[in-house]
Order: sequence, then C-alpha cells, then structure tokens
Amino acid sequence: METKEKIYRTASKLFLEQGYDNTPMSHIARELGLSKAGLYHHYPSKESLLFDIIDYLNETNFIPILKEAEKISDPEKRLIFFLRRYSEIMTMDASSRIAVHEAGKLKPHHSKIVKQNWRKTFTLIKDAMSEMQASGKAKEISSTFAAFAAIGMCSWTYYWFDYSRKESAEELSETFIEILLRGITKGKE
Amino acid sequence: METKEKIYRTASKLFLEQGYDNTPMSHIARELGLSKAGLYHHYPSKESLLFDIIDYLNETNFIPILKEAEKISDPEKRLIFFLRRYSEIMTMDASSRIAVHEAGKLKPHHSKIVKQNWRKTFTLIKDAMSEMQASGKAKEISSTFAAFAAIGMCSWTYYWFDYSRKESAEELSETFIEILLRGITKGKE
DNA sequence: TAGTGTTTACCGTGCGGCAGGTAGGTTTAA
DNA sequence: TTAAACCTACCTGCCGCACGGTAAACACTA
Repeated sequence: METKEKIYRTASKLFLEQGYDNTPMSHIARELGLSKAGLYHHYPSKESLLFDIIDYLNETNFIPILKEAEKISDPEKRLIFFLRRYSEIMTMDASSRIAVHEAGKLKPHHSKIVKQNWRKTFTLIKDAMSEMQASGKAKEISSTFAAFAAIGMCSWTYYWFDYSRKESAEELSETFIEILLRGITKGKE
Repeated sequence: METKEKIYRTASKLFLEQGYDNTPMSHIARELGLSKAGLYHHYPSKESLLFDIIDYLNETNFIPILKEAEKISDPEKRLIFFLRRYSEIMTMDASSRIAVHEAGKLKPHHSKIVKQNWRKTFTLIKDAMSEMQASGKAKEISSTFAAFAAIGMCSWTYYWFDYSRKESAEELSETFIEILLRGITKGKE
C-alpha cells in the first residue's frame, strides 16, 4: 500500500475514534511507525490532512452516486436510486461521518469545496421532488424541507447504527425509501 | 442574573460558535469579564461545564416534552405531539446542537446520563409506532429504523436551518410530521 | 559501468505558544 | 469575622510545525 494511503487510513481511523481535535499528529505518526517529522514530509499541515480525507470520501463515495443519479430522467426513480445508494454508504462504514462531523474545522478555502458538494446533493433531491410535484405525483409540501428531511434521515445513521451488525443495512435503506416516498407522494383519498 | 447562569449562557454561545475543543476557558472568562481562576471558582473543570450545559438543555427542553407526551394515550397523537414540539425546539435556537454535537466529549460518568435521555426519546417514538402497527394503523416496517428516521430528520435541522428566518419554523414542523406520519401509515390501496 | 548529481523518504531535535488547571493571596458582602 | 468571589502569577504538558540533517534510491552522463 502506498504511504499516502496508509496515512489516510490511519488518520481516518483515529479521527473517527477520538475526533480531529483530540488526535495529535504525533499519535498518527506513532501508529504508522513514523516520526512526526516523517509524517509532515507527506502533509504540509494537519488541516490539509483532514481535507484530503474528506475530499477523498466525497470523490469516491458521493460524487459517483450523484453523477449516476443525474442520468436518470424519471424523478421518482432518481430519488429512490439516490436514497438507496446514499444510505448504503452510511451503513458501509462509519468513515464518512468525518465528512460531516469535522467539516466545520476546515479553513475557508477548503470548506468551500466541501460545501459545494453538499449543495449538489441537496439540489438533486430537491429538484427530483419538485419535478414529482409538477407532474402531480407528489404533494405540495416544501421541497426544501422535504429534501433536508431526506438528507437528515440518512445522515443521522452514523450516530446510532451498529456497524458490527451490517446485515440489517438493506432493511434500513428500504425503510427509509418507504417512509420518504410514501411521505411525499399524493395519497388516494 | 446569577453568575452561574451568565457563565452557562456565555460558554454555550462560544461552544456553539467555535466548538468545545476550540474554546479555551480563558476566552470564556474574558467574555464574562472574569479571570480564568475566577471562572474555575465556579466550575471544577471544563468538562463539567460542558455537562452542565447539556444537562440543562435536556432538563429544560427535552424532558418536559417527554413527560407531557407520555400522558397522551393515543399513539398517533402522541407521535404528532412529540414531533411537533421536538422540531420546534430545533428551530427555536441552535443551542441544543451542543447537546448532540459535543456529547461525545463528555467523560463516561456524564455521558451515561445524557445517553439515558436519548434512549427515552427513542423509546417513546418507537413504542408509539409499534402501537400503531398493532392496531393496524401503521405499516409493518421496522419501528426501530423508522424511529431513527424521525429523530434524524428533526435533529439534522441545526446543520442547515437559517436561524435568522424563524418564520418558516411552523412550516418545517408540519412538513416533517406530514412526511413521517404518511410515511408510516397504511395507505388505501 | 563507474561516477556524479538529485530526489525521496525519512529522523532527531527543539521552539514558540497556548491549553487546562492550581497555589495562594485579596476584596467584597453579610 | 467569615465565607464566598475573585485576582495575579505561575506550572506543566502538549501540540503544531520547522530546521537541518542522512541514507538510500534513482537518473544521467561519459
């Protein structure tokens, strides 16, 4: 494995366990069998290491899903696809928690990039809902709030999910889809 | 105002703005027009100050709602009542974010108490849903996951809600209730 | 293929700064 | 007179980060 990847993995693990602020660079270095200076050879600063982790998570997990979802023309199918994949990521491993929980600690320059990605996610969901409303499929509720409800539902997963019992992951995503889809679609009165 | 309350409010504000780890005691003291030692006269440690804040939030915001909700015998009404009040708290001010976002930094002794409260919230929602399923009102989905969906939806609010535009708070809670209730109830087929 | 630069991947050390927390003295109010 | 409320000054420890090396790998000539 490449050193950069080793660093990335180790730091990721430690940030997850103890939080960014409570993980000194010396600790990460020790875990890698490296000196602190050795670690600084690969990363110019602690913050840049955090950014790399978050950015990598985005690039490998979230962006591909966004790209794939955008190709689906039917808004309902697009929404279902996205929700399923999104909650799958959440149950895969807890690492993506860093992307949310520690993003606030990035410097403006970096946090800007991260926020852009969040924005895209939000827009995708919101637009899908709006389209469903336009075609009469969905109720006339606030698509903004509904979109946040969807994201919140999924993102909250890593605050409680038991990652040692992943066999329930599929049931989880299906439950979320069920609630959200039925929650926004027009019912037969 | 009592000194303890002043400290509580000031620390609360700063923790919210900059996070617990990035707010030194000296900063809190300065903001209060106090010396650091003066602040330590009132609190034995930084962690105990954090606990007091979180515990106070629980006691004043969450517990009363739980107590009141428990009195409602009809599960659907109980659920609606709880969700409405819960999301109202979230939109009132951002302070309750501390209770979630920083709870992990408490020492075991304190975090135990906080977790018990979360447990009660979860149980209330889950039980209400189970009762609705038993009476045939709700679909046979996992009440555990559905309960987490409800909590996540609401709790996520403070990651995005614009607290300068509170006039939308009511629409928010109604949207959430709408989605969740329709999401779990049996539809006419 | 020996000789010569050059880059890469590290190490040991240390510094400046600030954090949480304390010892011990002083003011204030009842 | 006494206890609570506060202050100044300080300790200790750690943290991010920089500096100046070194040894090995690599690249390029002649």
